Amino acid sequence: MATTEPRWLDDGQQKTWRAYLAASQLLSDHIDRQLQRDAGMPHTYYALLVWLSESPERRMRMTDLAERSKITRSRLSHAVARLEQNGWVRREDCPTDRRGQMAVLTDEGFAALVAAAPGHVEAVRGALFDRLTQEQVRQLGEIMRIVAEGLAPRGGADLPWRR
Amino acid sequence: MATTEPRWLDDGQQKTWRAYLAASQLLSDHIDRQLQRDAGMPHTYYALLVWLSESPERRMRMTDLAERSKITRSRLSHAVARLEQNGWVRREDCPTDRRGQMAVLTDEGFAALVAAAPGHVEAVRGALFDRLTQEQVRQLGEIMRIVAEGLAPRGGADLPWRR
DNA sequence: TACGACTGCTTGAACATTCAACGACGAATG
DNA sequence: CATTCGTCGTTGAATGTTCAAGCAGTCGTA
Repeated sequence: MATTEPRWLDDGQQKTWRAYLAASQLLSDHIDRQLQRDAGMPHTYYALLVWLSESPERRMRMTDLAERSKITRSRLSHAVARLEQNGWVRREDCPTDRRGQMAVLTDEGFAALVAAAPGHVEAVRGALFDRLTQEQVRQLGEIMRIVAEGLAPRGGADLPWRR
Repeated sequence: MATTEPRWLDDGQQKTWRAYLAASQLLSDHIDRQLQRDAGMPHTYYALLVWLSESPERRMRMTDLAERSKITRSRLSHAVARLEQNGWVRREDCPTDRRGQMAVLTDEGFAALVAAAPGHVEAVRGALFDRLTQEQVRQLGEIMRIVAEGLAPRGGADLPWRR
């Protein structure tokens, strides 16, 4: 009987987990507040503009954009609706798939991005990179890549094998 | 004229930042979904129960709880209202400060926590600790402590000096 | 004690996110 | 071609979060 006792976190893991929770909470609040104040949008929305700006013709299929941003299609749909109201993004029908929509970064959107970028970078730097050694930046990158890969829907993350 | 060109992120920093964004987004979604499904509450709320459960007499002043959890008092107020409806937390007047309120973990709340804990730990482990070496766990802890300290309202984080 | 400034906590409205359900189209199968 | 199933993207309702404002109690100071 007895479902086996769960493997609790050891002391080091516990401390790391709590430090992570505190730091990530504080960091995302910090970044969000800065962007909201100086650019009138939360970081999630800013990130969408960045992805679009780097994409050929500054446009991307909704699903691709959602996947890159690691957000749900639903969330993206709402987000783009808002960005559209601000005139920063425009929707266009996809020429090759009649179900599809393209999110297109407008000139106004690009301008908003350009205006917001310096303050944003400064915030990220001040909170993160200015405080870490180069070696720590490397370590953090490595760790986060492992975590992200493990959770990516693609990678066949967990398991024996599904099905 | 010309405000000086912002110090952009170098390539390594850029990659680390994007990996961090992806990983933290995926991780918090993963954890939230697991808890929402199995315990009927988001992680933020779960964390509140944890703090209370570890506190003497399972109670804490609202402001202290907010500070520990790194959330705003407003957010805590709403959260406790919801936890109170679930019967997991109860409010009591603070005996020493008539403005104050204590959040008290009820027996039901404690039971909910006990029930949720194993699944939660398993989720955290599976997504994070099972994938990292001991050394990486140490590194991550160190890095996150630095970030958290830098952003703590206490530390007098930024600046010349206020006032 | 009276005053002003500050702290503790709450409130409601605006905004963002999740979740389940849906309509429309595409692709595979017979 | 007809069926069936999967994908694309959206919607609305429920839920959570932010922000600015507010009331009530406390503290410092004269």
